[in-house]
Amino acid sequence: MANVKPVFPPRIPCIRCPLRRLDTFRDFSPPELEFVQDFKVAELVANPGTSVVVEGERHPQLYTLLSGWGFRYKILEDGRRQILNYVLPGDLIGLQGNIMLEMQHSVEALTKMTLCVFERERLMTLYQHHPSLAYDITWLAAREESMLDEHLLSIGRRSALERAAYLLIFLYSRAIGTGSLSQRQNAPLPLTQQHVADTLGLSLVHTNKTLRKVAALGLIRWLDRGCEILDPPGLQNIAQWRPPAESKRPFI
Amino acid sequence: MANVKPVFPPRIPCIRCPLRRLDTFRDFSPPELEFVQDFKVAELVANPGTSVVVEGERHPQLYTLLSGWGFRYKILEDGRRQILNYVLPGDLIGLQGNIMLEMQHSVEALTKMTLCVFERERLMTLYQHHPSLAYDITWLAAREESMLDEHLLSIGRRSALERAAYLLIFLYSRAIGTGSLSQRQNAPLPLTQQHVADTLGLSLVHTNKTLRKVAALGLIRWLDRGCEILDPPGLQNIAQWRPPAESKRPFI
DNA sequence: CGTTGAGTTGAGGTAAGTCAAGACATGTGG
DNA sequence: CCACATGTCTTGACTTACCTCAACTCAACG
Repeated sequence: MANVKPVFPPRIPCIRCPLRRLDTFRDFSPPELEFVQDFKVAELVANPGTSVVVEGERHPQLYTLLSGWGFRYKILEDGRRQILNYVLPGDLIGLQGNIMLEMQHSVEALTKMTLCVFERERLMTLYQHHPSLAYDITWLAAREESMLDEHLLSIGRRSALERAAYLLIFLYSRAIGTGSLSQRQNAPLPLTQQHVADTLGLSLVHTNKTLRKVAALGLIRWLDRGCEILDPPGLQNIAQWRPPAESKRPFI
Repeated sequence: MANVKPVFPPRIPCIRCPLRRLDTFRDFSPPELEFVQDFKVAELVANPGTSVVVEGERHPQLYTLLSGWGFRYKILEDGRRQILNYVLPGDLIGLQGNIMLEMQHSVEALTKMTLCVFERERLMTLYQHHPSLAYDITWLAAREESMLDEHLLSIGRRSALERAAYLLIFLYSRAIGTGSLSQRQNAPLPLTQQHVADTLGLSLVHTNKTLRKVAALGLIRWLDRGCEILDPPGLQNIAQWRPPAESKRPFI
């Protein structure tokens, strides 16, 4: 983990947390904010391609992604890889490590990521003194479960074209919600076709052919290491999927 | 829901809850037990084939499965069905309904099920006064997530034979842990091949041919509406999967 | 100016889907 | 009791979606 650099003390105080400025996220009450500020022990920067969490290892820490993109994945003994979900700002990383002894999946940075670091030991204190934050953690876990349900439906029952459309519109709508694309107009999703293949459960070659079909329909444009979304409603129609109507969501 | 019958008042007091007798589950402290007893407002019996929870509907209640088997699933507009996971005793049902406005999946009874019914409104009270139970709910959500991760890996990257082996040994080990098979020696998993197909993301015909291969290897025997597990280690080897080493787990 | 990683394309193979028909058990109404 | 319908499992024949192998382009980088 040569490219994972912890930063002490945290540079961004929670009161000036960039996520708090987005409509997507709910506000903390003053005591909650105070607690979270104290709960946060450091910041971490991970460069693209580096692992923040490794399957089979113990993890004494919990993270919230502040900025950047990452993904969770598992691999079989012979190397086959399945990407389980993507991690975007506001997402909690490593909760499973508190429940199981060892992490059951890995997390890798797709772009440069900034993370808030929390100590696992103090999680119980959070549950004891801030029930609303405890409920938020459950909320986040249930939301992750809901996304995984949708992915399962997708891999299990959608065709390659539908799967690709679903993944792209799914990522696009999450990116919009977390301000992860807004820098410039039509900024691309930061993926390679290998990532798409490993998410959809397809081979790289067939993924390429499928993405070219989606592009031929005028719905996307594939760039060097990314995907520009041209027609969100078109993708929704092919995928038979609408983004969930989320009101303000919590984060820690 | 003609076959879903609520029972008031609950017939089984929590202190004599059959799940508490199993090694798999942790004990409640006396105050926890008292709270849960009060939290439980009714019991529900659902016959095979009936729905306890329906995608798209609002759900003011939360359930814990006391006995029997069920499954969670989603369907696409054109009817394609994906089974997401199975529900076994001790599992919480309907948590997502508390987070999202509407349920994002349905739950159907595979065998006759008995459920404990809790009121959603009082969930906040639980979080406020019983942090340990709140943590348990998070624990259950994270465990569900972990199972879904494994299913995704399976559907995305395992071959049909490996997938079938994985599903069967997965269900078998869960069933053993919850005492859902122990009545008689080698009791079968209560599934049809259609359920297996909809879980694995395969067609019914191909599922049948795959299951016959697994049976030809001497690992299972397929009965009328169920699957008898003959060689758990053999299934584990094909699936490249070991059941997680769980110590005592919580339930509500 | 080779090397590397990402994307592209074609040819041929195989796993899985679809269609169709039949066996068998169970249940039901006449 | 029979006649008939229904659900589950089974099998064969054919089609197709996806996979593997292999080669090539192109840009970025030292």
